[in-house]
Amino acid sequence: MKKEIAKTFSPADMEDRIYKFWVDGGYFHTKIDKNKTPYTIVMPPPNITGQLHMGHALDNTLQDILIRFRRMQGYAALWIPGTDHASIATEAKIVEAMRKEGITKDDLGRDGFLKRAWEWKNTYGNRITSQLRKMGSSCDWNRERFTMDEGCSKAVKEVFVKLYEKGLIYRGERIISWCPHCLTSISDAEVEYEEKDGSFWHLRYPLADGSGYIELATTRPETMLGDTAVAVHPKDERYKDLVGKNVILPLVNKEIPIIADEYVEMDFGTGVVKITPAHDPNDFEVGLRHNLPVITVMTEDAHMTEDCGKYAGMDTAAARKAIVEDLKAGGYLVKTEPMKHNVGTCYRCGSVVEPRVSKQWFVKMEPLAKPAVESVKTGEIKFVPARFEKIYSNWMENIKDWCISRQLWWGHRIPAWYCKDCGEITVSSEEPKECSCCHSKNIYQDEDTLDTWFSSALWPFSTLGWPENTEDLKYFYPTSTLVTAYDIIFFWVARMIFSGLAYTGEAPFNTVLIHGIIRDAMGRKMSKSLGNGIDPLVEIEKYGADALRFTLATGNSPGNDMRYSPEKVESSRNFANKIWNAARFLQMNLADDEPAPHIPQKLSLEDKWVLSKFNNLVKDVTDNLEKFELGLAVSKLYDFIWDVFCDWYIEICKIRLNGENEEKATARAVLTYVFSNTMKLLHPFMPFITEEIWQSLPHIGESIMISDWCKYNEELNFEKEEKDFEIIMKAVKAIRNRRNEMNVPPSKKAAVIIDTDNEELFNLNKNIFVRLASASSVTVGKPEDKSKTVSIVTEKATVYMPMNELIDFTAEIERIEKELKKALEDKEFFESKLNNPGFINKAPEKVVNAQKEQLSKVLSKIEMLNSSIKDIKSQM
RNA sequence: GGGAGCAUAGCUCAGCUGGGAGAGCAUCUGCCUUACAAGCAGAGGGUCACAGGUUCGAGCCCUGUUGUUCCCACCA
Repeated sequence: MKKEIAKTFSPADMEDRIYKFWVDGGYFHTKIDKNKTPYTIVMPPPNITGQLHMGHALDNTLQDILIRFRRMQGYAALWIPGTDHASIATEAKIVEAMRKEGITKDDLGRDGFLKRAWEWKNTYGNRITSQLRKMGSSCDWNRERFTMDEGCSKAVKEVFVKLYEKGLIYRGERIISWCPHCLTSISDAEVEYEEKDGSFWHLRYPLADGSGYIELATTRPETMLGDTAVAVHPKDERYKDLVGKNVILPLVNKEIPIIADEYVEMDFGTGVVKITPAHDPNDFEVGLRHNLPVITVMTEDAHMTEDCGKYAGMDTAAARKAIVEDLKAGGYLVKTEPMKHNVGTCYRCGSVVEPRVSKQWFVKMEPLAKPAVESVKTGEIKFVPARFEKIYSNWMENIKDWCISRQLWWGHRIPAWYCKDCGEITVSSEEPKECSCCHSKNIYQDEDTLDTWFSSALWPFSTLGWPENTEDLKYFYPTSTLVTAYDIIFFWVARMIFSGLAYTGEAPFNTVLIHGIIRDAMGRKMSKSLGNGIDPLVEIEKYGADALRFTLATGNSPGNDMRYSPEKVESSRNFANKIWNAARFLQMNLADDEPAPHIPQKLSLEDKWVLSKFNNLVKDVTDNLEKFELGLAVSKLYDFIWDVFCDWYIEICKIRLNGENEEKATARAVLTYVFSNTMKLLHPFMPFITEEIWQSLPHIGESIMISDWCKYNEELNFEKEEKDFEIIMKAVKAIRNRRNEMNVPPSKKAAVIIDTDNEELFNLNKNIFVRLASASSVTVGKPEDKSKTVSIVTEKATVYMPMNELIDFTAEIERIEKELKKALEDKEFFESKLNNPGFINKAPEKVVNAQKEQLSKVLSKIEMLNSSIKDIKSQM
């Protein structure tokens, strides 16, 4: 076992090796085991366009922590990895790459383009999964999936056909959001609103009968070419008489009607709205109610159509400018006001979205949304933190039909065929030979593909083999925990929930763990355009995957954003180094034939103390992990390892490690037991270093990752010893403190005389003062001569240190009086509390007793302080 | 317009069911004490945004105010 290991921790030397060891051992592969309870996580599939960013790093760290924890706890813990074809994002990237080569989609044709897209997938799809391995992700690579693989495609078709047959998928001409850059429809969820500075143009439209004009205001004058009405509120007295009359549409010179519709706000603008059904969702609705014609005046790439006369071919900005000028010239422009308004943009490319009327496929949401709302309301699905349930429900309750068709080639092609003869639609999961209606062979498939989220919505069950009722599906479904960021709740989580309920009859998971996003050190969102993104792989190279994971898991509570700064990773790296060196210390001190971790018979006070502390740690960390309080769990581990184990326990063990054989063996055994088991508790967070160390210590089993999780052990609950040891600790700290205040260097040892009621305790632990408090000798009892000594008062003891030349009696008295003052204030505090009948009667007994104990400690301290002052004064 | 989060040490943030305020980093002092200077021992530093309320007791619960960030809606 003994081998030379480096003085400082160097993660790069071991991480790949250890990961390979895990993979070769098959530890990530989870089989169905009827004797175990399944615990399943499906990984939110990263896009094949991307590379690992901090968001992925966080998301996957959290998942890996949960999976490793549950695996060690004895669950059949399955983590399914995979990637997403990301139809719109990938297609945009490929088109962009092609553009640089001077090729367009049409040059290649659909088949040629798809061939190229698959090549892309093969090149870049593996990049991100190899990056996930660098993070230490313990997912079951044997089950890796892709949203466009055979199984997922089958699931997609199955769902589409089923929903179509139920009437929940329909095709219709509706106004949808259109991205003029990506040249496709997008769903409501994919539109992001940005507040932009704009103008509010007040226009006058002349009445057709020549009796005057009506004034209205618009933010988009260029759409006026498509106006088919002007609307006022039915109750608006100002315009009551005008309803039913016609106005002449300026520049176009066409008569359009004045209609009354409640959609109009009387108080806004002039109370008159121009109606452009083809290019505004609200106007479209008004148009439907009033049977208005729909005139499209803009092309798919946001230029004016050929029917637009002199404006034909202009882009929207140019058309706006020209039209405003012409309106002005014609005397139709009354005034222009500056105005801020929200503009919809494409979440992928940022282009301004154009509402547009076109024929698309939709999912009818109302019947699907209902059970999805219910499942969260009844607690079948829980969000952590719970506040996201409200956000989710709110969205789900107000959901509109989902536009699922995309005018893209990369994606799941819509399984619908049109008949050229009878016009009927045939929807089928297999390619049909003929029209289902007239049996004509003259049919062709819909050109469009499905929204990429349509296939992601099926991910929790399509990855387990659905629609087949596979053994995996029966065993691992519904999954347990879904881990994702809050910005993806609508896109993905919500859609998985209604999909799971609708197709499998069960909620796809029981808990949704929501985390925040990672910001830079200044609190800004990491983004490509700002160039402030931090590459996790660079950080891993610098500090190690464990340090990165630790950073991401620390100092953060669920649902909240977190700032990423170099200082944090450095501190995590330092922690890893600390652990590394503790391990080195053990290695140097353990016997060559050190037995496997066990609890020895004859335990010393500090052994019982550390075991008791460790035992509580087991309980706390387990509880925290079960409640998804990962940040709390990890900080408790940090404190235990650094403070309890390294700074106190190891230091004290050094006494016995230099001593006789029997006590040496005990110290070694406890060191081994506690440290090895602590590595287990830390393993989910820092898998690499804990594996390396666990292997280097005496151990049973192949790998820490498949070892058993620690359990709370009632026999290790040494409450009294914990308290006793803390009395010693307090005395040590008080001496150190005093020495520091007096600028006594550690090299200058001093005799220590301890006056205490608890002589036995201090007698048994004299050595600790030699080791940790620079004591040259330790005497328990009353000092014979108190002159020229410093007295240090703790709750249970007064410590005297002869410090001849260093003592300034006046300063000593001042210091002690200051302490006394504080103690008297404390006495006051506890007494007033305990004299309060309300407190005595209503507070829990436990709390009252604790206060009583505190008071008695303070009282004895006051007594000792007073006697110290008396002693000093007697010497002056 | 509706909703949510956040406001705690100089900075970044924890604080579990209410029981005398915590960590990391930074600052200051002293230490190369043979696991670790990526370290050790100490110190200083807080009206827990503000104002009310509930309670024996409030950083935590309730109401309101202010500041800040975000989400949803989309009055052209």
